[in-house]
Amino acid sequence: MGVMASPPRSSAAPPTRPPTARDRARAEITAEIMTAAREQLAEVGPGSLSLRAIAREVGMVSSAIYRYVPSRDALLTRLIIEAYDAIGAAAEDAQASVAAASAPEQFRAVWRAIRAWALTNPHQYALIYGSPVPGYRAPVDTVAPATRLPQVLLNILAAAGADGTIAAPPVVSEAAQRTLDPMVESVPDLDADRSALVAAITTWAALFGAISFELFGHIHNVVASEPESRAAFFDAQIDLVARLVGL
Amino acid sequence: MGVMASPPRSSAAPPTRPPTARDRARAEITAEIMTAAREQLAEVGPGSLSLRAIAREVGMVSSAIYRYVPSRDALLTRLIIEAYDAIGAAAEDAQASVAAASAPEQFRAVWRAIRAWALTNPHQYALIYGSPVPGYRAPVDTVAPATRLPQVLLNILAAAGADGTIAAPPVVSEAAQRTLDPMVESVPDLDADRSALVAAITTWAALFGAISFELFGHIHNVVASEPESRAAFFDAQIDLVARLVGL
DNA sequence: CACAAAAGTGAGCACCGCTCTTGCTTCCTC
DNA sequence: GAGGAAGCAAGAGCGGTGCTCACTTTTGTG
Repeated sequence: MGVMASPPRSSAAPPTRPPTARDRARAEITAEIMTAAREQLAEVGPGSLSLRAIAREVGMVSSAIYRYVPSRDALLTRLIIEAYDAIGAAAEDAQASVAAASAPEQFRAVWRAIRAWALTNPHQYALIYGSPVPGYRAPVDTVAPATRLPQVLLNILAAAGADGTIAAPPVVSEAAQRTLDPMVESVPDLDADRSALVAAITTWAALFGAISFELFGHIHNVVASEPESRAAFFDAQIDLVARLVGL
Repeated sequence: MGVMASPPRSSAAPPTRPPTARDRARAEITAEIMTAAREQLAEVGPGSLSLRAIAREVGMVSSAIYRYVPSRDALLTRLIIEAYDAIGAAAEDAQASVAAASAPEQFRAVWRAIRAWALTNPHQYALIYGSPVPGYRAPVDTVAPATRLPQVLLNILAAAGADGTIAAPPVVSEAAQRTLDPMVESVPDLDADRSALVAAITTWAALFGAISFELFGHIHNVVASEPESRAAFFDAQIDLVARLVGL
């Protein structure tokens, strides 16, 4: 506890110490817990996720789970990070698979992939884009994974802006442009003009609104419920919203 | 239990029987319960809403609450209906207060009012536009109140379409237009063309996406967090999205 | 006034998150 | 290699939840 009491090697930096058998067991059990947690999340949703049920599933007594997970909220945080990473990866993959296509086509492909991911992982989607769980406050660890998806969209728009694909860049008020100060400061190489950024964020929120409406039942009895209808409707929404950024 | 066993007056239809003292007491206590529920919802959010806590607040033993509310889910349904009505009324009031203004100005006023309501009632907002609560399925009673808000928007757009205010009506694919069959059938006097309807629904989802993003923290560190900045940013989003419907 | 319906009570069930004590095993360090 | 520290599993337990049930009390009415 005293100042300079601890030798350097015992401090926070782990000098590639070989993993012991216990370490491997711990990693394995932790993975088992996370798998069970993912399964339960997929079945019952975030609100009903139960540490006790997870413990039962991995054959543990309920209190033992706390050796691996500090709390239910911490588990949820892990799942949130996983979900952000998964949806971000889905967007990145979609973009990579059409990297040669035009910007509007990339935009469409990426948003279709995002919607597809949301439809196949509704509870994970709700976890990150639904209402925050009761007393939950997003820790810092989630911001980096949460950035992956919007980054893909920004990349597409930036490329389109650079090669002149964007026809009519939108115009927004000076006041609205100034509101992006925190973003422009935190993202180093952000040379897009701010009107385009406001429009980009608007499309981002708009299409997540569309996905949320579909997933949360707000277009029930409004849009035909067959999968093809829903897909066609979302395609139309993509095209409409794409105009906001001039695509 | 036998067929024709019960005399007509005892059947389901209440023939304007004057309310007894007990009826009034029941209505009063029910109102007390709903008030306590609203307060608790505003404080802790839908997920943590507790019947026992509500019972404590109104000075009841926990089991007595079930004489007035059949279950927690039923209470939530009531609160959902109230929330739909409240946000719908906010939209209607805003529209009524600017009924003489132009369609774009009405559009702005209504959406500003919706956002304002959401900011002052975040938990009620999350209740209806966030992720649905765990095992919850929206009963039929909620659809009518849920219609009030979109109806306001449709009215504005229909009026703008009728008097020629809408400059460039958007075009969407035939396939997307056909997806609106259920809506056109269920809403009797809906003479808007379907492209405009698709665009209208898109703006609807888009701006709720914007509000949800703000409320659920997705533009944290992106848009400056001062209330005036957020308002200016939302105004810009309104204007951008309004173009989708040609306003 | 008597009686039935409604309202209120308290115990109890099964579940939850989480804590703490108690043994046991594994690992690290002399 | 021995000893001690650290990690791990187990079980009991606390206070909370939704909800049910048998029971008593209140209350309106024929």
